Amino acid sequence: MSLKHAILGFLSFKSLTGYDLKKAFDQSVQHFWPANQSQIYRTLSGLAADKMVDQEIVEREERLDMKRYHITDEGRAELHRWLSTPLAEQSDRIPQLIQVYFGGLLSDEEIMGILAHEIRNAEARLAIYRQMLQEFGQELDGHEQARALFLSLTTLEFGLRSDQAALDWLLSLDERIRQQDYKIDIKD
Amino acid sequence: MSLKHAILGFLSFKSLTGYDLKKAFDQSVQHFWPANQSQIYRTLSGLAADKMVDQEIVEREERLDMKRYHITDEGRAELHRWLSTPLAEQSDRIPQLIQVYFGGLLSDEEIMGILAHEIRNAEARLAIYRQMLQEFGQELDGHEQARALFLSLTTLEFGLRSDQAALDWLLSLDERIRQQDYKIDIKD
DNA sequence: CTGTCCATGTAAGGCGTTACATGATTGT
DNA sequence: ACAATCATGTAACGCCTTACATGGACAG
Repeated sequence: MSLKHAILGFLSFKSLTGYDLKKAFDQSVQHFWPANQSQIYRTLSGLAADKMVDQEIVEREERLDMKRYHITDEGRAELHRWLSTPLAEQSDRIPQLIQVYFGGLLSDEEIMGILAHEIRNAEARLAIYRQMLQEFGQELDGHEQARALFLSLTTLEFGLRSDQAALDWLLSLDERIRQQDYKIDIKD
Repeated sequence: MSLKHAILGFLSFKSLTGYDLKKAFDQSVQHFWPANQSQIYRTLSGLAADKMVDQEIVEREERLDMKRYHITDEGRAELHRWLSTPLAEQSDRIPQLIQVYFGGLLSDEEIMGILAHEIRNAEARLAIYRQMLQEFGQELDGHEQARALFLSLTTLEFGLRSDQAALDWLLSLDERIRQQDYKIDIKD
């Protein structure tokens, strides 16, 4: 379970509230690890029960109490252990490929409608990755934590490359359907 | 929920038992939609309750009864509806990217250990896809259902392309860490 | 005689989503 | 006046995984 570890990761930089964590996720790893609010709060309770984090209750006159979470030594140790341990292979479920797999049941127009939708989505994601890299990539030069920042940013490169690969496939598939040219490309 | 629809997809070709379905998954869509046994049986019960499939009880002297499932007209209609409807975007969770994102907390050796593991996995998957395409790709020529077969096989191309993109990224990342060359490539 | 294949399920638990609930402060 | 932001949670439901349970047939 990586949500736990992603939370520990953020808390290793800085102590945060559940609300802050939600923002941190949305602004950074959301494209490969979306986290919703209720899940974050539940996981934080679990981490506190496991002594991976400490809860600091911040009282604020007038407003409701706030809980700030701090990573413990045990939490840091667990984070490091997890980060440095190779993960078991997990295949993601890609429902779009089920649609293509059984595409024999659809007309050309229907399949191409599906493909057009996926093409638009892939292009939109590519635009977002490009924009984010443009935005944050400049901070790299002469940054005192260049290595750490680089490693965070390179996850966007992964997004770029894999969505580009998906887009290439979609376009090539669309073209072959259009041409009724049912051949497989194996490029080594 | 696509498991339901993948099951309907297989049943649209041929009536099968739960056991047969498990084998069908393992031999075809397993790389982008793994399904385990208990899940298949439960989903089949649900589909039967929804009148998407009919249960035929096959009695066999000596051996236990067998249940063979047949898709209904309603099931076919639902399958067609789902196959032809664009899906909402869903971002997959990629725990490996969390490891890289927080890689600043690891040593070069530790990160490269993780990368080496992922490189081996990607290469193994590529080999499997190549072998499957070699094996089944030849059936395409002059096949009476060339279009349907092509659409099924092209999902392997997707696997090939996306794992190749992942592998390229892993190798490039490994090289940049080795060189301590923390720069981002944007290739448009 | 041991293991693998055929064949069907139940139980329990984890992870994730959506909806619901509350309430003050800040910006338009 | 109304919406968005700050801030924290609960409840219910769905999907998936793992482990458990049963039992005959067949191959080495």
